Amino acid sequence: MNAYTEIYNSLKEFAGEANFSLDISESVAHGDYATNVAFVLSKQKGVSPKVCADELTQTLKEKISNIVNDIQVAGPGFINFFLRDDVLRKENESSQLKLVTSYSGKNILVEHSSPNLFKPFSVGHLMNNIIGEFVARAVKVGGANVMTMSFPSDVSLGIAKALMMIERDINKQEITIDYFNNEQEDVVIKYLGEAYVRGVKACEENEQSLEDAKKVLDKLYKHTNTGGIIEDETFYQLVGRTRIINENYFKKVLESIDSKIDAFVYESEAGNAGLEIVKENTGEGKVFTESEGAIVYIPHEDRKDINTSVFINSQGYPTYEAKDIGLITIKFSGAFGLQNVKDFIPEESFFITDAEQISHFKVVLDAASKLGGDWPEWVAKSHHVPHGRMLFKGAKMSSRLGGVPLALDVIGVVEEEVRERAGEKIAHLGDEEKKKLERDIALSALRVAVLRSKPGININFDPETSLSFEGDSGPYLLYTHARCSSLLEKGKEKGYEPIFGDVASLPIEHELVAFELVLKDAVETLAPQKLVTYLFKVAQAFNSFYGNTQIVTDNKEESEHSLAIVTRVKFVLKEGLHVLGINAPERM
RNA sequence: GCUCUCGUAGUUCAAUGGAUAGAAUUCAAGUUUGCGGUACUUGCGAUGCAGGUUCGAUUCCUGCCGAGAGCACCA
Repeated sequence: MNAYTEIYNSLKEFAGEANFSLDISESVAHGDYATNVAFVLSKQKGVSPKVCADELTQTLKEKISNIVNDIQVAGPGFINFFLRDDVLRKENESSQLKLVTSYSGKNILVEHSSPNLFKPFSVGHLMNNIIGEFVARAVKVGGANVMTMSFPSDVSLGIAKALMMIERDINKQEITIDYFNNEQEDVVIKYLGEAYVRGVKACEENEQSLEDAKKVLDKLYKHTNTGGIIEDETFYQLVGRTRIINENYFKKVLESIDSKIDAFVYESEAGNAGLEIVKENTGEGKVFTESEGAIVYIPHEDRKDINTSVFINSQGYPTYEAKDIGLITIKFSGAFGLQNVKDFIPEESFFITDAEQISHFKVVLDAASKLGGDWPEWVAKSHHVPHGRMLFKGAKMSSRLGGVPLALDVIGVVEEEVRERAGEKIAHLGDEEKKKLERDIALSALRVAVLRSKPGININFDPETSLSFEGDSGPYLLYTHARCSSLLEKGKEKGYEPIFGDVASLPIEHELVAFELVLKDAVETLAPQKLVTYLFKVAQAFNSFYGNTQIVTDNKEESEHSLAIVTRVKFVLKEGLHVLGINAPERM
């Protein structure tokens, strides 16, 4: 049992059912932990918080003298706990993370980074990936059995427009279907992306193209709805082949930003499932209603925050709403058929999307909760995590990135920035190592820029200012981590071991002891900004310590104590950054 | 119009109803004959407005002002 739990339990004996808190103190003067229990109890007892706190402190001092050095009453009635140095050190010696959280032992599904096939990976996806990767890693470090899932869009008017252009090319004999089997992947990807743009443009320019695209969409729906009955052999092959190419490309992009998706569920699959469920539940006294040829859901009039929405359109196709109904069934019935993860039944399901979809999911979940059977339970287990947008400022970004910026282009701009600043220092590295390092640093800058704020708000992004590499930034944390590595290296050369000595504790040690608690809180509330703020505090406290203390000297005992601190700092940074999706290199 | 977010230093962001509202950046002044200066130290500077709830409000409630997003066959 750690010191926090021991203190908490002994407070609970006094507080009983009352709701109190035991927090990490904000400053050294306030000790390591602080509680407001006296405020809570003073009401029941009818005495002032201060008197109540004094009484409590007397009893507590005897009871937990084995872990606290001092207990002080401060301000209007706060009780501050100061840990004993030996307790502090014992906790800072740990180099293993064993968090017990509300996720521990549970199967948890995290859906994020859902691509639109044919459309390249944009900054919108990058934003989604940064939040999603955090959620996935957070619940994992919280002890969950995690699976990540992506929900690619494979049936939409946009995709039909692209397929229409490809069909035209085939008819004009400019390419053949074999092109997709034989040509190099990056060439094909380029072609597919251009087909999408050409298709959209063609439909803007003339009505006939739009009509054609709708016919292709019809064909696409028939194809997917019937499970691929071959009506048009070429079209069937085209759809299948382009899907695989786009999916592989998507996986490659994810890999290049240190992210991984375990399973795919296609929108077409979910559409089929949703269509059936919605139809079964349409009619008098049922959940869905026919209206103007479409099938809609009309929320209860108490729900002023959501509106009537179409689930099946008048052509009989499922809309995004019905597809999400279908997706919920697929998720909870463990029907990831082909992905060899059949027995994975999630106990919680998180899905990450842009904040503009908040009301959409409110409607879907409200409708789903009315479906009876397992549905209310599934809805209770479904958690929408909305995120804001990445907005761009600054000349460099806007000149390089017209229109909708691509994720890899944004990363490229940041990598350029890295080269400009670190050019000479990393000149001695091999090409491959240099590339990897530039990518790590660029990603750390981007991920921290996003994750230092609450999810859900827009991020203002300017690589020249807001994405400074100094101060509160990803590279600053990486740099501090690399500095730790280099110090440990130096200690090793001298033959020193990292061992805490018997000297008065330093501020950095009090900062470090909070790691597990902060991480647990950040994980349970899915609040990356709490972790980021803490990592900055640790890095600053450490750099300050480094600034006025020589770590490795001829004094063995002192050096070994300092090295023990360095070891813990490195561990905290490495593990903390990992949860944020950031790889911390040993050198930079 | 209805609904939902959000208004904190010049700027970008923090703060389970708690103590003197924290950082970074900008600006000003400093630190190294020492291990990585992408560092460290000091200073200037903020809760949109008006009420309410209570021991205590940036946080909760009401109104106003301001910004963004969503509102029927797109995803």
